[in-house]
Amino acid sequence: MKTSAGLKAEILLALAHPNRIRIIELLRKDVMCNCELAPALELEQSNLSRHLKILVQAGILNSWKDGLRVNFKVADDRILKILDVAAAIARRETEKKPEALEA
Amino acid sequence: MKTSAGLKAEILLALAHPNRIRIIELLRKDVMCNCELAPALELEQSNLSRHLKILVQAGILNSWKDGLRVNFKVADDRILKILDVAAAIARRETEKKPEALEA
DNA sequence: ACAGTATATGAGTATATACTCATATACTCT
DNA sequence: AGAGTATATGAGTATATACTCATATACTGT
Repeated sequence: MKTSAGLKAEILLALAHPNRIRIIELLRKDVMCNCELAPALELEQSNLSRHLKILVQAGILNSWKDGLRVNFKVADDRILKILDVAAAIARRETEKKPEALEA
Repeated sequence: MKTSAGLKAEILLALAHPNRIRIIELLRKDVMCNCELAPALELEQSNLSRHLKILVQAGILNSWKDGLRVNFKVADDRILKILDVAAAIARRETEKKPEALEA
């Protein structure tokens, strides 16, 4: 059995990686395959493949075969909302910590 | 400089742990301190302290001293929305994979 | 100042993750 | 069947994370 917190953590952990977030942002509008994503993101094919697997297993992306290719799309628009909220919070944080504040 | 995806990932990574999610769920209604959270969650004080630090640094919780105690509250209600969406997606996923499906 | 309580942190360990290179698998077209 | 293309995976490595125990720090009340 898995706790409710554990299930939520699995989804969020799958989301919580810069490259996976970049993948999702690219898929915001278009359906794409590994072979199109790899050059766009400048990621190694095998590395990208593993990231995509993690996202699909978490239910964040849907995938289907089309001949040789495997296409991906965002499974649920609310995923994009999560990223927007994360961006808003990150923005507030960077305001609060003005990094190089002189003494 | 940090990428936009990197900043979002930091927030989500801070959220993406079962115990940290349990902390946030407990703080959904009440302001609490480490000393109240520890027994409620059955976490070691030092371990809890580190989780709380991660959440505060990410801007997910606010904290303030009150004598000996340090109190915590959720910094932004949209954090709770993120958890709700994660729960919804997790629910859909567990439906799709009926675990012990007979052959 | 002292005993007591709340929180933070150093050090060590076990485990998980991302990444790369090489190779295997799956499919297409001639 | 054979060459070519897209994706997946095994193995190795480097790094990050969560956790525990012990100890340090910060504050309270007598």
